[in-house]
Amino acid sequence: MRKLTNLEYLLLFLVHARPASGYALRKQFATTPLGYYSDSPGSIYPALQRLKRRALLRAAKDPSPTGRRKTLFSATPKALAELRHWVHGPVTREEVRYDPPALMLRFVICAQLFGYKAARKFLSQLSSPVQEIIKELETYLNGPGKSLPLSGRLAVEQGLESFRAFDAWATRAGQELDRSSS
Amino acid sequence: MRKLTNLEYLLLFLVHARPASGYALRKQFATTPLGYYSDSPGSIYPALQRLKRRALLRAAKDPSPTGRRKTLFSATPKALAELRHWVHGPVTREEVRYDPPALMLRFVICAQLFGYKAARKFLSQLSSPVQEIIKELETYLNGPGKSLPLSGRLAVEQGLESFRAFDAWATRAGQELDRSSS
DNA sequence: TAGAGCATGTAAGGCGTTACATGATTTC
DNA sequence: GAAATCATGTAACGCCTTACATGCTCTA
Repeated sequence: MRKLTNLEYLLLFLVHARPASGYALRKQFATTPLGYYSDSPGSIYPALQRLKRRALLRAAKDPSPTGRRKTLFSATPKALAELRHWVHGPVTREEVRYDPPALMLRFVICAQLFGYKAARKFLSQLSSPVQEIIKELETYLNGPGKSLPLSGRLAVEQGLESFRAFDAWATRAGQELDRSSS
Repeated sequence: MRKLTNLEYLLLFLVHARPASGYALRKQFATTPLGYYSDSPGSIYPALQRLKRRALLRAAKDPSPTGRRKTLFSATPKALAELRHWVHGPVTREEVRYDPPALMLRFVICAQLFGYKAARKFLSQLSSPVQEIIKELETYLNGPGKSLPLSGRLAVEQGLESFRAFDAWATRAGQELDRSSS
């Protein structure tokens, strides 16, 4: 069974939180930073169909007051299981390096579905791979990267700084979670 | 004519700087942060073929001392024109939002091929779209985002802080370019 | 002579992007 | 009556990912 995409996990989460139609989900994407994860109907409608085929979502004709046809999607128990499994998986260096948006999704879903302690644990899991990446880039800059032209060095430093910022955010986020739960 | 991918631009640049075989390029990806842009032979070899079909690269059998077969790629004049056109294009909010790696590539290529002044100009072009995104996220947080749960707010703030860090980097990079050219 | 590294590919499958297509229903 | 918006899709295309396949050449 193939892994789900970020968009699919997000849809699962949104629909689990509140059953919705494809159109309503699209609007949510269009009016919030969630839009980062999707742009077009060409990605979201097929994604919903795939989730339905997997029995993670159920589709129901909406008996809405107005005569408009609408398909309401709701989450099956399998959906919650899938989300739980996803957010509880380990945080790898690869994911931190190549897919930070997935981390943000996992963090939010973790916090919303499983509460403060789970979210706190998730954040603490980030630290080690982030540090690894930072060390890896620093080592490169102090070694073979010595011969880089200025622009190349600056580009690598941009990466470095973005991970440092991420680390600082994770620390602060942990503190805010602690504060808010006391 | 379709736009090229980040990987294709990068290959164009590397080969322009120094003719190389696919294998040599792969090794470069494997041993430097350039690896971010490519992982597998399954992406780089086909990319080289596509560039050859477009007459941006030329392939030559290498008469190397050792008997090993090797295909040396070198850049055609069209390649340099393509790179010039790419790096001189405008920096859009969309690109900043969804494809920072493309910005880094453009910056390095710009600096290497067209020098200090071009790179300086490129950096100054970044400021406005970055500020727009920052304002957009701040506005969201101070408006509809008020009702977000803590984890959601923190996630949006992560995005915000990453763009602030990017902005700070751009400023510093500009200063370092100035210093180094005096 | 066995294995590691050199060197180049192909094949299947899948998702996202872009564009197109359709029709119903409010609203002006 | 026209236009905006509600609402849901399909089709082509292309790239990436993963896995597989092939053979040569140094080195131990």
